[in-house]
Amino acid sequence: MLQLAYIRDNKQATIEGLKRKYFKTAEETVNEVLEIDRKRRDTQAELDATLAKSNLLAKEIGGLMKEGKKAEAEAIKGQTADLKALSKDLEESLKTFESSLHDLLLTIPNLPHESVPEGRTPEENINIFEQGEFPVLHEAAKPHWELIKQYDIIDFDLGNKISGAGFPVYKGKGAKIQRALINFFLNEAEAAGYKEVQVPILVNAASGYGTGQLPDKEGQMYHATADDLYLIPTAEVPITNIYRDVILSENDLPVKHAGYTPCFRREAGSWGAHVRGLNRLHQFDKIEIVQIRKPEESYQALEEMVEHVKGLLTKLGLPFRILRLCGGDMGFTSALTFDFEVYSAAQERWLECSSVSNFEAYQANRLKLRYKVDGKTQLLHTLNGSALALPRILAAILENNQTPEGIKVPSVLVPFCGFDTI
RNA sequence: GGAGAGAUGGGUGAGUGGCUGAAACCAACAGUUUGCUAAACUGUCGUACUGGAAACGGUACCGCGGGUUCGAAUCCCGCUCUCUCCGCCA
Repeated sequence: MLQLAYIRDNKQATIEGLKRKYFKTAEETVNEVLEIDRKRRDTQAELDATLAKSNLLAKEIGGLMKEGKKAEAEAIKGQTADLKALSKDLEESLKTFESSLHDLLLTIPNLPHESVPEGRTPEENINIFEQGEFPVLHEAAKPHWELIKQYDIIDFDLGNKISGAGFPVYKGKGAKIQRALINFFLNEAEAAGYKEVQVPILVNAASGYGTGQLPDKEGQMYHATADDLYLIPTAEVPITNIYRDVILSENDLPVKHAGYTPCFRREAGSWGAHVRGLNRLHQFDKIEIVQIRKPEESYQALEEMVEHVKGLLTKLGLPFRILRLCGGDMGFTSALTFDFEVYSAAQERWLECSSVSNFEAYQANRLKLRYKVDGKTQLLHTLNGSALALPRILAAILENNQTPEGIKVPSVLVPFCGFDTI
């Protein structure tokens, strides 16, 4: 969440930033925040003064009791009742102000970086990079949802039977190529300096709030209500939350982690003809990279992560483009996001396969993730990116690499899966 | 699931009503000494809110929430979590 002090000192910039993110009630909400904050501080000042008086009297009484001056002590006791009543009242209203302030702050998205383009819809994202030729497919080329049946490598009907729509069963070479992709991505991440972690895929509500999925995306996560745990929509949640309530020292930085996890998304209300096959799933596999950086280094780190993802797609030989997301299309918690889209030749469509973001101090503020500089504690910046999400990469490989004789496996994967053709 | 124990600062751990935001030790950081390393010595060493240009103050926090009291880490109640043993189990 945004820092109160920042909003106080930069009211106009905050409002303008929120508008660029198409936050509807920018002006109204910021004013409300400042108003409640004012009341809160006044109340706190009054409460502190009251408590200070009480503390002083209590000390006096203590001293008198020791000296055996009971009568004098009793006399002072009489004065404390009013203070006590007053401080109780003040405390109550302070709590009210604090919680409404907190609730309000939770509803405010992060502010966009200055380089974020103006715009509201995905059409207004800016294409900043494109690489690779569109493959020329043979006459009988098919979209991946037909290829997977032809080669019997992914079975949606079986998944439907076991779980429901959007839970595919990978079989034989389909399963092995998944495993190959996971190993390839993890190895690449390790080579780039990311320490591998294996994390829980069910998380508590505090973790959901820490990275901002809650309360914003409550309905997007599967919720195991019996134990009040959420299935993660991305490894970002458990990996970043490793550092919740942590104060790092300067030599711990930078933190770079990579982790493979399944991801679960309810995708309520987002199904249609364009989300056939692997294009959208309730459960999918993803390798996530996460960085925790000093504020002054975070944009350099973002660049580094973009380069890493570029490298993966290049090695897989897939045509892709990079979009700089506009303010209206960016995520709730992000300050700057680059989306990677891979070209899936039979569908003749770009498919989002990675999203790399800098959250600046937004998540860190919720997480209370800080470090010490010159004796002062300061919020860190968090970043993450998919490197990569599997299903759409697999869709593109299947479609782009299909030939009448079979599907060519990218050569970098062959050592991992042990075959070069499906 | 049954029984028991516990939750204090980065760690270990003392503290059963006021002089305790909290002993001691360890770790960490800075300095002194020193051919190097090590050791020794000295100092610093929680977080948040709030007032202040700053210096420096105020308040809160010893798992969480209530209560008793002039005063609570310390007493009472509720909750959560952790650990140990037994049972079950990948």
